Amino acid sequence: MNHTMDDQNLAFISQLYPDVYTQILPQQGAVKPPKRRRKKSKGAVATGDVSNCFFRKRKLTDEQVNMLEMSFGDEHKLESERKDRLAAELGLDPRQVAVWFQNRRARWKNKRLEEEYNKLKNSHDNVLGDKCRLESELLQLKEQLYDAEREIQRLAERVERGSSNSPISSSVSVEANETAFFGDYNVGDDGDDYDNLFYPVPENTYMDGVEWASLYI
DNA sequence: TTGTGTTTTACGACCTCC
DNA sequence: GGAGGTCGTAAAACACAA
Repeated sequence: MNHTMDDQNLAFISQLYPDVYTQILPQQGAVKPPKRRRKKSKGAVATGDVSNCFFRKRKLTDEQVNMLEMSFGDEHKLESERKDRLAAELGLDPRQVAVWFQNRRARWKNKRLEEEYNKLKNSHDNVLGDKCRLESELLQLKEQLYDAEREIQRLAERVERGSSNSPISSSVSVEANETAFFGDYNVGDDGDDYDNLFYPVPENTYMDGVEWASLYI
């Protein structure tokens, strides 16, 4: 077999053109080699093993990367015609161009996912902020409601005290004793009991609740 | 200098489409 | 069935703090 000889020649070539021959790969159209297991060749470079050194990975040059980036910017997919053209222009193996595009697509996808994640996180944070604000608003409103109820209760008690000295309002005092809150009055379905809820007000005299209450505070 | 984390290059396995 | 895609990962290259 002249395999070793070929390897040595290829290694020599790869050393002569390090920017071009980063790795010896099967050329397109050549007989497809059997699937290789992953090479565990960490020591190849360090040991200076000539038969392995041309397998070492080389970074693409800036120019190559720029060209590939431009091409990727135009179109993320790589048809075989474009792949061959790029490979020829850049002095790379078509397989390298294909691999570069695969990796570039993966990076692009990761970046896109990261951006989407950040967007979702921001909107989640905003919703949390809104929730927090609404909860504190609710708390304030509950406090206001509580104060209002206390105030109403206090007024009711004052009314009650006032009415106990007033003979004309005995019916109201009875109702007030049954409930602590105006809104809780039980009135008959026909509304007849409303007659007993209010102090007598002169005919044709308009008076709202506040005015009415102020008379007795 | 060296240990360690990140990025880049390359590959195998598997999947889809024509 | 082959070409080309994704996904997961190995390993080289690189960056950088200690």
